[in-house]
Amino acid sequence: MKQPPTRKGRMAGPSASSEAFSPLYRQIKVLITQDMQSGVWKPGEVIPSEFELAERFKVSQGTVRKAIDELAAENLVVRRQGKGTFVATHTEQTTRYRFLRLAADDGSGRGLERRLLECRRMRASVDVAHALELKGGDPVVFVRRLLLDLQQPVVLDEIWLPGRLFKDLSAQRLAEYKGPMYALFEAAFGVQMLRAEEKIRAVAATPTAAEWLAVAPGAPLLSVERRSLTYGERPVELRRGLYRTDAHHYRNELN
Amino acid sequence: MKQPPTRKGRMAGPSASSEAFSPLYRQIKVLITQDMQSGVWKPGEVIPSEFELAERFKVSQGTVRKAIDELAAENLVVRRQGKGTFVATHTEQTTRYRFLRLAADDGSGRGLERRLLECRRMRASVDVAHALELKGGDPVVFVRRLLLDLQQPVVLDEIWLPGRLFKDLSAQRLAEYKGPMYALFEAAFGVQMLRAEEKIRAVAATPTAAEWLAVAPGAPLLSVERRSLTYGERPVELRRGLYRTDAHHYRNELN
DNA sequence: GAGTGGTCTAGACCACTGA
DNA sequence: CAGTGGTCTAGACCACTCG
Repeated sequence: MKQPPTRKGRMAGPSASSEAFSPLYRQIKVLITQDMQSGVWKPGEVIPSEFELAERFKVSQGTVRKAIDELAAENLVVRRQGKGTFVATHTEQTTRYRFLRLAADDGSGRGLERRLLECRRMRASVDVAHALELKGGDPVVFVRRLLLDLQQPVVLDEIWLPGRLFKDLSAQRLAEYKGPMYALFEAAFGVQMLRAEEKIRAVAATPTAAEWLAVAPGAPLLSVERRSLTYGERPVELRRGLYRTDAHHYRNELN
Repeated sequence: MKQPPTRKGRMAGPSASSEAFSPLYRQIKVLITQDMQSGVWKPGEVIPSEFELAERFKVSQGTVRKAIDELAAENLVVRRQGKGTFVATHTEQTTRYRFLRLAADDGSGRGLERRLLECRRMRASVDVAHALELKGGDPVVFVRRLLLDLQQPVVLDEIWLPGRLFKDLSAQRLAEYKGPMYALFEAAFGVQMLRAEEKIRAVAATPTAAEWLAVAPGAPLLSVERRSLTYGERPVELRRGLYRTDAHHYRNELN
């Protein structure tokens, strides 16, 4: 408000030195993110109004606004005119299948049925540990499940989660919970999936995969390997999905 | 500047009626887009400065800025501090393979080799016509080509383009041109690919596809069907790619 | 140093929501 | 009606590029 930021800005911490220039609104974005990460405002809750945050941080409303603009662009928050700004959540209808790019070829309805096949604790293999930035042998939770559309199996998912973050996760817990899996993770374990990277390949169905998905062994399947990240780019899920694409497809938008 | 927009704003045309509210910056965004579409500023060229546009449209710089912000977010323009704002192009190094999501598993180099297999004019089949919003039997240009990485075939592309837009496109033209295909389309035909939708499936290699890609018949391949759009959401390309994914993968980011 | 995009402010008013 | 996000302005100054 008084002295504009030079090189580092007036909000520079005690460790200030030769770091890159960071505008005020970006520093404020970090502060807001920290409060979300530490649970001051939980998924689905409102955050303070732009004017209140502006006063708190001693900047103008426009600066706070620009910070929130970026958070909204990254889907960390959702703005609702007249109501407020809310921490993003996987719970709501509109954002439920935010990460699922599968669509029926005929554009037909949603509402996939879930069938839990397996949930157990195990030790991370080398590649799973690597993907989750754990040490080999660290405890992980392993989940296997099936997604069906109109009784037809469509997706076979294998999921690995860091054991330390998902202590009480059990088959019963998963089976009982009605909403999407990520909503449970948010509510019960405080783990928010913010972003993910996927690697997609075509593979031949192994005998066991073929059985679960009701296709012939060797049939082509889409292999979707997802790494989900939370605050600070920390990986918190590895998921390998096998998709039947005879009546569905993976849709993507390029910009 | 004088009277703020109400319902439709002061830039409302003569046809103003019960349309939805459109803020000033969005109306200006449309005006800028129209000038790009009509070729007043061509791909790679600078557009006028924010202050100049502000004066031209009789609004403040901040309003023009917000319009350009959105255009930049949609990759229609690129901002360069100290230099100006440029119409996006597929010509430059950084944006050459903007739509190609293929990556080598070992993260190795770029530089795919292209091999043109076929280029001829034909009549659109029903499904091609539908995808390109043409009538069945309308003229289209058909292109088949191979992409190779380290002498290994990786992608077999089949491409259909509206015949009316690509009158002089020939095998020779394609073979001579060194840069990316989309750069040629921009420069020679004034067709800019702004956005695309892809549908991805796993399929079994047909005998002929298997031959081109040097895999066994029936081997799993990634099928990538792309519809590319230009201004006004007009489809101007249909592309069916078959990707070998034994040493490469399709990468995607979910937000 | 002139010109461009980028940041920041202070204040006004509009559009939308809900009590 | 008050409170929230959304738009718009006018003006100041900073960061970057290039001649």
